[in-house]
Amino acid sequence: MSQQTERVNNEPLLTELESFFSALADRTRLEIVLLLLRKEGASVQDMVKELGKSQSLISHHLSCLRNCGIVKMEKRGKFSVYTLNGETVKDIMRTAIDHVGAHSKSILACDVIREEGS
Amino acid sequence: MSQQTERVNNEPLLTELESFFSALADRTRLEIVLLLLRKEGASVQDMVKELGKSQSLISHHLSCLRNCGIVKMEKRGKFSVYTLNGETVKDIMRTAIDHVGAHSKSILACDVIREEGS
DNA sequence: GGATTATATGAACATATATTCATATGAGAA
DNA sequence: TTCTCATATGAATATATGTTCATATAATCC
Repeated sequence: MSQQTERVNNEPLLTELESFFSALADRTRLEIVLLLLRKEGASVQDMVKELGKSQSLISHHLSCLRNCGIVKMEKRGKFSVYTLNGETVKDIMRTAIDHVGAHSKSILACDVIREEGS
Repeated sequence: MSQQTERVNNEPLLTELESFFSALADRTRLEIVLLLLRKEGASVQDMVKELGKSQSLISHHLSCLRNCGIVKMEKRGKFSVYTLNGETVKDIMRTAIDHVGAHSKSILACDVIREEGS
């Protein structure tokens, strides 16, 4: 019970953070986010051309990023123009880029991505 | 070719960011990180008791967090004491908590975590 | 020494998820 | 209207990954 009181109720926060970081934990979605970090505003076709992936794939991932509050979308004629959703996302990306720069060796060996050599 | 030159070579950065965010994209690992955000330094047994999960599970996840440069470990007798690895991790966590707080509705509907209602 | 405690890790399995394919919607052009 | 172009999305599949179980290592205590 004392253990229980000391334990913080993080249920909704945990779900939100898991969702948020999951959205950033994919190579294709990261490519999209980095692209939007360079150029403010891009259509689906822009991303298809720049990233060399299928329109279906890009749209699926944009749907994920949009639902997770990482990008926002604005209809312009028949185009959908996507931008990063606010400064916090940019802050996190910049800080994360700094962090991995300072720890690249250990991170590249991380077994979430690939098993260490046999 | 002009397309090629405009395209930034992000290969290692992408792999590192994917690895980093993947490490944070799991509920159990987030529980560990949030715990270490509250109390500086915790042994595996501390986490087992506080989080109510098996020792094996905690150790597996700590291995991941350690490899990805999110936590660091210090042997103290037969205990392994874990702490967050630097201020950048704390910054990212705090900014992410702010962000999801400002977007909780859309994030809770994110289909990375669960399908939207039929 | 043996026993106990603390931690790490390999293997197996069940589930989650990224990608592809097919197709639907919707806007603008002819 | 009909024909493209731009985008979104459901279904299917292959792969990735979280969890459990069993066990190994290593330190401390008796």
